[in-house]
Amino acid sequence: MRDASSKRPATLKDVALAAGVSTATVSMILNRRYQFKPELEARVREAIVALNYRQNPVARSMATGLFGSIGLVVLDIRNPHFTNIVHGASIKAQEHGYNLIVVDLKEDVSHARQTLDDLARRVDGLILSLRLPQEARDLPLQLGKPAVLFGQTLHEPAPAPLSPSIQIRGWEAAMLLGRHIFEAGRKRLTYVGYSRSIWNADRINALRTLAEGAGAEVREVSVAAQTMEAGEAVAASLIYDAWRTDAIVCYNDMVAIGLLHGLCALGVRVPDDIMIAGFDNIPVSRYVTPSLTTVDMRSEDLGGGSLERLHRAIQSGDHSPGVELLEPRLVVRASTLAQRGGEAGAPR
Amino acid sequence: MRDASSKRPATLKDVALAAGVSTATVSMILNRRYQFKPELEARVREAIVALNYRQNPVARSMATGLFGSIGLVVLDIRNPHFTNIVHGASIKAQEHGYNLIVVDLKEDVSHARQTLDDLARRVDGLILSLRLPQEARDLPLQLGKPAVLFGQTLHEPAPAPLSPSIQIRGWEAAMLLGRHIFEAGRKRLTYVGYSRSIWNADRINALRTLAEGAGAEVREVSVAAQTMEAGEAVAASLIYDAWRTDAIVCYNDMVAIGLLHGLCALGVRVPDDIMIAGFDNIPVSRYVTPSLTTVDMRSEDLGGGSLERLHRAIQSGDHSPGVELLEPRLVVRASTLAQRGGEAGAPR
DNA sequence: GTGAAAGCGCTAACAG
DNA sequence: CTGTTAGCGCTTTCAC
Repeated sequence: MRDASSKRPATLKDVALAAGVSTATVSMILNRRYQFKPELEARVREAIVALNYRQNPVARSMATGLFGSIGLVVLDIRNPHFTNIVHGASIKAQEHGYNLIVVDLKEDVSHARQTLDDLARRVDGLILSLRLPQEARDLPLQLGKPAVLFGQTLHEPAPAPLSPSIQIRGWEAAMLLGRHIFEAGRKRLTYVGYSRSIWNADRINALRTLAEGAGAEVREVSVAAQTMEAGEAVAASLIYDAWRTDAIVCYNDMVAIGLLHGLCALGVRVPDDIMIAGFDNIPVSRYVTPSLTTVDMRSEDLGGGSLERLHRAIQSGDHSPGVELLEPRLVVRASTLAQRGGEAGAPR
Repeated sequence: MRDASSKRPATLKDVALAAGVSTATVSMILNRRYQFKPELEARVREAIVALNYRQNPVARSMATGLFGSIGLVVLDIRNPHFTNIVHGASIKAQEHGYNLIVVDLKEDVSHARQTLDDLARRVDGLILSLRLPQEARDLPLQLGKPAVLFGQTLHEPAPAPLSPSIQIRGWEAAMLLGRHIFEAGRKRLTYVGYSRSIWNADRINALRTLAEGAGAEVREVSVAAQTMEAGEAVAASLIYDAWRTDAIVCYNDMVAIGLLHGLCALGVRVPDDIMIAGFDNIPVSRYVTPSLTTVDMRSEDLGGGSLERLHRAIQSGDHSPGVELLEPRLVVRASTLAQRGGEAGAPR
């Protein structure tokens, strides 16, 4: 089957042999430790090329304890928010010469511990979502690996994470959205939340706080998944009831887009009858019709920032669990742009 | 800096020492080679727990040459098509106990070779896009690693890839779409292609072939990137000219969604004035307004199938470069339904 | 400057 | 069944 003699990748020893030097010399030349006799170095490099030698990264890691790669664990790669985080991190990883290893949990946190356990021993550091269970979040520390967490800040004083983190103020994000909607004169806001998220309470509290000042009301509805399907599925129930909502804020843009589609199919005019908004500012949110108002949760910066922070931790050993804050940005689009005092309420 | 005594992870030797046996015994117990004296095994397992020992995967790989993980290289993780491929592969990877390592090239193929070189030596096999340059595609073979390629079939007889592949008939996909559109009576079809893709020619040829039979015309336009932005940007130029197109097929759903948005903003009625369709059937294509007709390119099956095929290659050593074909599926939605609204065709 | 040799942590013959 | 031992490929003191 396989021609062993020609297929077996050349090793350091092969190179050393071919060049008539010791393996140590070759290794040092490769790692540029000293200045070598030009003649010698040339001979070695020649052998390297001739044998098509490349370093075996596993053996190297084994000897040095370093890997040149960092691990990024996301909850669901299909969520564009996470996809953008990956992208942001990937760019910075390339800049700093790391190999980014992405692992997708597929929203199933039950195997997180084992996954992390294994991953942690193949990388120089980890980037994790704050939404992971505590035990998973702390695992890298136990293994002595630096980690950086990313995600939303809880407004309520929460136990500070043990690792450095890049956070974005979830409360502020909800405030931006709520303020915008109540200023537009809407009085009956529905929040479509995702019950499994720890940030739900924060959001709803922010909206309620604002509603009080605006003489408006807020109700909460839950979807079982943060998907477009789930958003669409809940559409009918939001308008065929007596509550007569005139504005809806969704857990994220995916839910909002699904809901938007569902409402339009039911003949609801957005934003005139009902305003809709989401969170994350995923790329497609601009391209649905009407385009979706949202809060930019800085996905790419979250990923890029995490990588940068981790890089510093690895380089300088600075593992202080400081929090770096990113500001959410309101992105107003057509789905919440209606005439003030326009007739509110669902048709039919 | 680091407290070595408490931080250093326990090794096999530590466990063996604590249990009063040899490292070989512990290793074999861990890998379930034989049946051991229950008493002995219990003692060893106790020590493992007591010391919180876990295997070092790097050392293990070093000794065995196995990694328990497979590498998946995608061109652009932000493209939902690829995201779904990752997802499909990730599910199967979990099923078979592999660790999926995802690497995003960010559409920059120039560093592909180096990336692959490194990745190939850390995994048991690779899954690669057919769109990678030849030299990158063949690299795993040179390193003696099994690989599986995924992507579209070229209609023109092309050099068969050296590795097994899961392909989907691009020509057929275009035929499905073209037939549907010409049967609806459209005569002036614009194909918005992505020039950097090797599949462009195939698509346009398929459409032209059909057009002949239908007494219709086809023109080709190119966008520089396969993004929604690019699709939107080209909108005006497609209608403010004398060609009076009445149907547009885009390189993929992202371009189509951007274009759709752009056209709607310009007051074009879709599908009545112009029909629009894309390729891929990305999740959001169902949720734009009007929902988008597309061809399902079986992203998830592409990823899942590749993983399965690779698994077989690893297990049974069957590296025969066979081609496994997937059938594209036409998904008709509102954007090409001139007569009546609603959705025909089976999404997923 | 350069080479010899001792590991890194684990597995896999081979003995016993 | 269980222990001894020789590596896997590379890095890194430590002498020469």
